[in-house]
Amino acid sequence: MEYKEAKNKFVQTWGALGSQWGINKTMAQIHALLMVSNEPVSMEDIMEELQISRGNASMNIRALMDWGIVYKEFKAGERREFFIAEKDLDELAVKISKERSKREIKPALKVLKEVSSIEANQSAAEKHFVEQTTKLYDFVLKADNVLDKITEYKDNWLARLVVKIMKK
Amino acid sequence: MEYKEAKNKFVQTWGALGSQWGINKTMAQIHALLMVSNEPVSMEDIMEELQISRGNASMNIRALMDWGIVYKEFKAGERREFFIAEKDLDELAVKISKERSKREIKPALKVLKEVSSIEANQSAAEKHFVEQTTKLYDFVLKADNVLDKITEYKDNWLARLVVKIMKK
DNA sequence: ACAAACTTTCATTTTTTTTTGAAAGTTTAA
DNA sequence: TTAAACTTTCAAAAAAAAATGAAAGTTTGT
Repeated sequence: MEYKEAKNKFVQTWGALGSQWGINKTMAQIHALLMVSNEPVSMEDIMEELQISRGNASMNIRALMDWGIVYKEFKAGERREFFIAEKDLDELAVKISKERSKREIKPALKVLKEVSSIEANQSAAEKHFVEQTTKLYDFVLKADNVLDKITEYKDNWLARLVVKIMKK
Repeated sequence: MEYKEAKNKFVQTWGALGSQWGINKTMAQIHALLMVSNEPVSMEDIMEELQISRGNASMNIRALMDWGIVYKEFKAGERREFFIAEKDLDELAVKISKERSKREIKPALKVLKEVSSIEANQSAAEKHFVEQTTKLYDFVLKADNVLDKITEYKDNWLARLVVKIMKK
């Protein structure tokens, strides 16, 4: 396999993975492309390389910047904008998990808290509902906190985590 | 808020969450419904409660069983099949992460290994490509292993330590 | 102030995913 | 073995999501 083929395969694979994780295909592909580029890439180049329209490129680059994992870069003497990806993988993981927590987990927790707080009457069904949703709330809250902890100690997080707990 | 409203809200929310995580809406809703039911639910009831067709119900229940998080249950004297959800949340988390690892992470790792193994020529671009994809391979591999460890040893000391910090 | 060089927006079109429902398949009881 | 009671399958329809592209908007150099 030579470079061009490998690059293409990587971009395709990363794109497919993205769509399984709630990020759209093009967005993930643009990210992949930027990840493996050693220098800033223009919008024109992105369109060309992924064979997508200007509007599509523009909107997805914007979305990537909203996530904080792609940045604009200006080149001296160039009018156009260039883009680069966050390449530090720990940093990338931190940003993605923070963003997903904010967008998805936190709102879900809010609903879980609400629905688990109803006054259950005597029926087994209602009691069970309250019990299950309460458990779920606790579980999701804990999972979200662990994620926080992990990303907080991004370098060597597991070891530090263990050390920290030992001290308790 | 009373029971029926709360139940409906929970099912809707869980469904929306599912689609953000690569599981389709109906599948997640069926799972939600079973999670909060204190007794086995028939396909008829699922169709009725979620207002979906027989085919849709059948296919998504099947998918949930393939994931190992929903089971068939037979009631004495009843011809129909009933369904129950895995309600132990730790068990649920283990099954989901194992399944996603198998379906998504492992195949991605294979591709990463492939593309990072090309012979890079002297160009900076090719060198950078190999370097980035190699880092990515290592990172994803590590993350996958950590997930494995956590789910595999959830009953032993390491997990207990982790659980401890979760409770914090 | 103007126009060239870009980027963004969004109504429309295209593609992808999900759902439907009727026909085919299966199981059980008599 | 038959038929009733159920479940599964899958081609077609519907719905949802993503992509297009032309017009509108913005920035910069002269």
